Amino acid sequence: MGNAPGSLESLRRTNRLRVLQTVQSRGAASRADIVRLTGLSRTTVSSLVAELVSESLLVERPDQQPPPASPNGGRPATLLTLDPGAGGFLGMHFGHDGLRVAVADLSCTVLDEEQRTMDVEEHVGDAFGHACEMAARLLGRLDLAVSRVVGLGVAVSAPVRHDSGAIASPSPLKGWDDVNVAEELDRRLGLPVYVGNDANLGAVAEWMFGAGRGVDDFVYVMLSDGIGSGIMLNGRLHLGATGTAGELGHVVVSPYGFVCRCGNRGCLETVAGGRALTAALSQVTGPNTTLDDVLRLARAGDPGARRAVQDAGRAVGRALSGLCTMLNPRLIIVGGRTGAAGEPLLDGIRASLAREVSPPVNGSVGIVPGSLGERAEVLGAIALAHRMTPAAALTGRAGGSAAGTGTAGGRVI
Amino acid sequence: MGNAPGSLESLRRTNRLRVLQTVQSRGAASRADIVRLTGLSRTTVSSLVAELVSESLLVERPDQQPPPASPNGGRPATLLTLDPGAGGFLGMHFGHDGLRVAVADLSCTVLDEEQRTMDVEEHVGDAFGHACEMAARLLGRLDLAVSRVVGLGVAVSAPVRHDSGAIASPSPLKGWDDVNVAEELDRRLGLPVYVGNDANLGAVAEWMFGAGRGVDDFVYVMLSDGIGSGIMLNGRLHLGATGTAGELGHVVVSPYGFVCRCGNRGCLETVAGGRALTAALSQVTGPNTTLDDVLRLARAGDPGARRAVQDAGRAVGRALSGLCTMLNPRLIIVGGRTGAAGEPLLDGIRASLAREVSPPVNGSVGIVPGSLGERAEVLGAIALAHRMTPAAALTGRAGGSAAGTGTAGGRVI
DNA sequence: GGAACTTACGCCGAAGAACGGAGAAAGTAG
DNA sequence: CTACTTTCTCCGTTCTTCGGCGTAAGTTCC
Repeated sequence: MGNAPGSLESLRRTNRLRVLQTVQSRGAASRADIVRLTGLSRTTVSSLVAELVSESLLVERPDQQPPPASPNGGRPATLLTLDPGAGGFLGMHFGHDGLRVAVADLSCTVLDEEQRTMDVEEHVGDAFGHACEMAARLLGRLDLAVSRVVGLGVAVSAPVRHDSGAIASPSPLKGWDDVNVAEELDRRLGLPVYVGNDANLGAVAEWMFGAGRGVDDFVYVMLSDGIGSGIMLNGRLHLGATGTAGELGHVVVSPYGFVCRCGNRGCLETVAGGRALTAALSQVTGPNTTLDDVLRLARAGDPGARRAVQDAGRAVGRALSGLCTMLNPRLIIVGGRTGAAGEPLLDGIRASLAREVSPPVNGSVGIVPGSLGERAEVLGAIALAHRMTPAAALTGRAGGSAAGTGTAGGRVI
Repeated sequence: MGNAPGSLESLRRTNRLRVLQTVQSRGAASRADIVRLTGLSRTTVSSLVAELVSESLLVERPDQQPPPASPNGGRPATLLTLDPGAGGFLGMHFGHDGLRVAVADLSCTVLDEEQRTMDVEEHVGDAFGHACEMAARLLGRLDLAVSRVVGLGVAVSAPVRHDSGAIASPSPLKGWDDVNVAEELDRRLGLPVYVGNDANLGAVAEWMFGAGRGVDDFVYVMLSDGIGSGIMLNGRLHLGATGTAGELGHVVVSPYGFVCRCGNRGCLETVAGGRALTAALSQVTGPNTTLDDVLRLARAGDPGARRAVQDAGRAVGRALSGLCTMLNPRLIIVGGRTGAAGEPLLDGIRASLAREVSPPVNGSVGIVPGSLGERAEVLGAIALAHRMTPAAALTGRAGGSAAGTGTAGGRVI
């Protein structure tokens, strides 16, 4: 068979893929654009495009906007785009207090999304049911058959085991211990499913769509009730030996502090997690204060709330300082609900880093807020499906994504 | 030109390289072996091998050992090896108290090496001069012309700037601030020079030849007078945004401890560096104790020395704990002179990690001593030259590695 | 409105690369 | 000496990319 890398057929497959990726990354491109971007010859591109069009992976868009209308005349290019009917990606996010579903086309442009608040922890089965309903509704609105969806990405607010794809136990999502999300959703939808941790996928999302575009080494910090992070190195997500890298919430910052649910003492989460923030303010605001209350107060300028947020930032900075010294990242992106608190938080982080990281390294790392807000995780789930899919499903098209796909579809990023 | 990836010529170049790498990794291989290992067809391999032999990159070794002598007869294979005369790599290491030079053939087998103790810091120029002399002597013994050396790797016990390749300033090597090692050695030898930090190259060496073989995510910790580390992630060395990643010695472990030369306070180096170890024992052993004295005592079983070493290990473990939680590496390799202290040191590290890293993550990381000892850095330098070279020098052979090579040869790994 | 120009695109034959079949080479087993 | 096995090379076929040339479809200038 000609599957071996190094064969002629594999060369053509590679070039097909490069054409597809070029179109995908630009949204729309003419054959001439593709020539310029790939370095392939006009005639090769022409032939590859013809093939792809005949397989209805690409479509011509004669109507489309005039591409800047070439400087001094010439025949206008006919733009090509991915065939919207050729398929799409689904993304889901299961968080502590709700779920979110989104649909994107093959070029990862989000077409529609839905959000729903519910108690995800109590009723695992219901959560899956609702997510599937929402997905079906979205696909219906877009007139896209389920069988055309080439992949489903799922973000879960819990560590995902590298080997099995199951949720680690004990999990921060109560009731989700050892649940195999990939198998479950594959069974219900018959799609290849890819599961990832929410902080990791937030990092991927910021890298593809947000504040991390064009940056290949950064750390995405997700501050909400829990604290997690995603580490992007050399343009790849770093998962670690067992797939649980990035557990920023369990970096020790206070060796004789509170005992943490992980069994250690003084983890960052006990100092800067949601519970710590509300506890810090509880003498002022009462025992039933929620994290969102604290954040609302801080945004409104309440000095106590701002102080609490800033102190949390300081602790986060201490937890990050060793990592910055060791990894020397270009950027730290701060997201999550607490992350939206903005300047007081970022100032706290910057202050700690300035104290504990050597000046040249500290000077080379930027601290910025994430730009995707609460949507980061779903978008990351879609990006995950996108990154796991292309080679197999867009080029080979061997069998059917229709029947079964086996259970083995599930893999972490 | 046919340089573009995706062209036919590039395909052939790729396949040539695969053939070369196959021979290289096995030391010797027949054409039939190459067929089995690469998946290319017999006839393609035959043609590629003929080409490579005619360029005297490969040689036939009809004499060579009988390859297990095929199970039931058949024409015996003629083995191929890299042509020993085709070239080689040079490696150099400039440490605080001496330098080391080694020569390897194209398959990275070390053929010969020399070591010399001297004050590298005082006389920078002399250090270069001696290194070049040693290199010339080694090449002479092996009857290898300088013009056949395809690359020179250099390990320096100081941070190397990512952009310029110059030594960072202030540098732990006195007198080396802003020295551009690559330019200097290129000028003297007319070779492509690649410069790297010693801890980083130690990591590369352990990965290629030592305790890190087959492991793609590990941290190499180098404990000597100074403390550094090299971080191998996904089979690539992680350098960071400005090329100074891995500065383990400047991770803060004691916020109100001694001020460090980097300007911060309580860096690991102030607690576990050579000076800290000797100071800890100075009341017992006198003011002129050296690091090697302490290590000798510890090896001999002196309780005080062992205690000091173990405490240093504890501090190292604290500095590493956050990194382990965040990166979840598979392995930590401990090298350097203090690293040779063995169990008391490793026990200290393990104790701290057990305290500060969550059990599942802690359980998945191994702590082992390096297996290359004082040779790690030179070997890493050779590995660096090897990794930076192949595609250009072994396949293209366009111009001359003879004249000039310009100054642009110098690049970090 | 028409000529000149520019750019985009497709067809054709050429050059190059890998592959499969047939056959020669070089051993072992009986 | 014969049968057998494995290695390796030569030849013709197939596949892919590439450059040249011709055509299509606009803009600019007069």
